[in-house]
Amino acid sequence: MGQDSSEEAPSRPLRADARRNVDALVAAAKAVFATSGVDAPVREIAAKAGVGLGTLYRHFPRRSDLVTAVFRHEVDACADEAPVLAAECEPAEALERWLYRCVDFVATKRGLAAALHSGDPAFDALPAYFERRFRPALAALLESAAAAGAIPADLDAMELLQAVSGLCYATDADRPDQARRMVALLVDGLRYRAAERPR
Amino acid sequence: MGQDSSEEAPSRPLRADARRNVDALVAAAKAVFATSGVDAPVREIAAKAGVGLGTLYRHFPRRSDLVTAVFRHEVDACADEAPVLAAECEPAEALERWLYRCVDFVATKRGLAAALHSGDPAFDALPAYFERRFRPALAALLESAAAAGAIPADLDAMELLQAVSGLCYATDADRPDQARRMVALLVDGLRYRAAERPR
DNA sequence: CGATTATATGGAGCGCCGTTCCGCTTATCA
DNA sequence: TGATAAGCGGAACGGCGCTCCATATAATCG
Repeated sequence: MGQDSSEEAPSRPLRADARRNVDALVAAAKAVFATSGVDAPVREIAAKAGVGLGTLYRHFPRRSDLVTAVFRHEVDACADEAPVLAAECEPAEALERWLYRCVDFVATKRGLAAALHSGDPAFDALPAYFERRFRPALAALLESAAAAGAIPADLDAMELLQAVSGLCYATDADRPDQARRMVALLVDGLRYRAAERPR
Repeated sequence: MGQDSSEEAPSRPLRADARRNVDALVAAAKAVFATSGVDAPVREIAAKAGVGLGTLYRHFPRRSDLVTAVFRHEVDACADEAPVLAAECEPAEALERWLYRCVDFVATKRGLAAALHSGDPAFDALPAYFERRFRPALAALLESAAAAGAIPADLDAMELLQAVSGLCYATDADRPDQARRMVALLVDGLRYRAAERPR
């Protein structure tokens, strides 16, 4: 699917060195965010990328733009796995496994969920992108599982998605299985309802 | 249960002016947090209380101590409702209703959950206090419900608590019923398991 | 009621943060 | 190759949490 950078207008091509620096910055940011969290100092990222602060701010006028850039890559990677799982598993199984995949996604990117809900208007575009990629992915999985009678059909995809995100966010970083257990509990809740109120 | 203030050691009584300043600081912090959120500058609180920074830091060595002080009584109020509900409802019903009560609590104090899980070691004292008050409250409810066979017995209270907190946190502020629906789903997950694997 | 002393105070100052600004460098192209 | 626009680095700025200590004052005692 479209991995265009989606923020560079086609106005003019970047100069070669600029292009190189942008890539280095995104790579450095991804690494630093993974190590030190999204609150890591901007200077650290610039240093790791081997560029000056001016360069960083030329390409990412705000700190949050860097976060957004990294976030989009990860979102794409995760969303694209949904159809893969759907093709190789039973519907309910695919649903559960993709949710686990989301757990890993959020867990390793701790603080991203925090940014999403920080109320900071700088991140306003982020939930929209998240929703645009994830909602269809999950909706397809839910539909299949509902058609198979494994879960009820009245569940809103975004609602479940936000729940999973919250579950991961609230979970201890040093107990990675905890979030999975809670998600499993959520899915069992769906199964309970499917059994109680079969179509 | 012990509602000692837990930071005034009984070593010596505070001097009169100090006592007055502590009260002024807590009142100012409560007002400022409500207006500008928990991330409001410390200086703003000190100014509103009419004291110097040194005074503020003497009584609340870390910013989070102020946050803790302000929210402490809210936590107590919520925790103290657990035994009340336990006395007037069926075990599973009491559990579910108290979790809803937690939802309301977290929903109104949005920034607090963020602070709790910010990963910032400065807020380490906060989760400790929440755990001290909430874990026993919830553990009692879980035990009763498990004894009645309504839910399985192998659930960790803190784990469930964190899950609920995360659910509330991830939820849209303008859709207050969403978190309740997700908590209900979680509880149904417990019912499912009790039915599948009765003791 | 002073005098004494432990206690409390206030705010300048420190180091770190995100962000801005601008003189210098360099890729690009006729 | 020289002109020019695009890009670059890092000093500097204001704001933050927090520390430090000279000063002020409530409590205590003769």
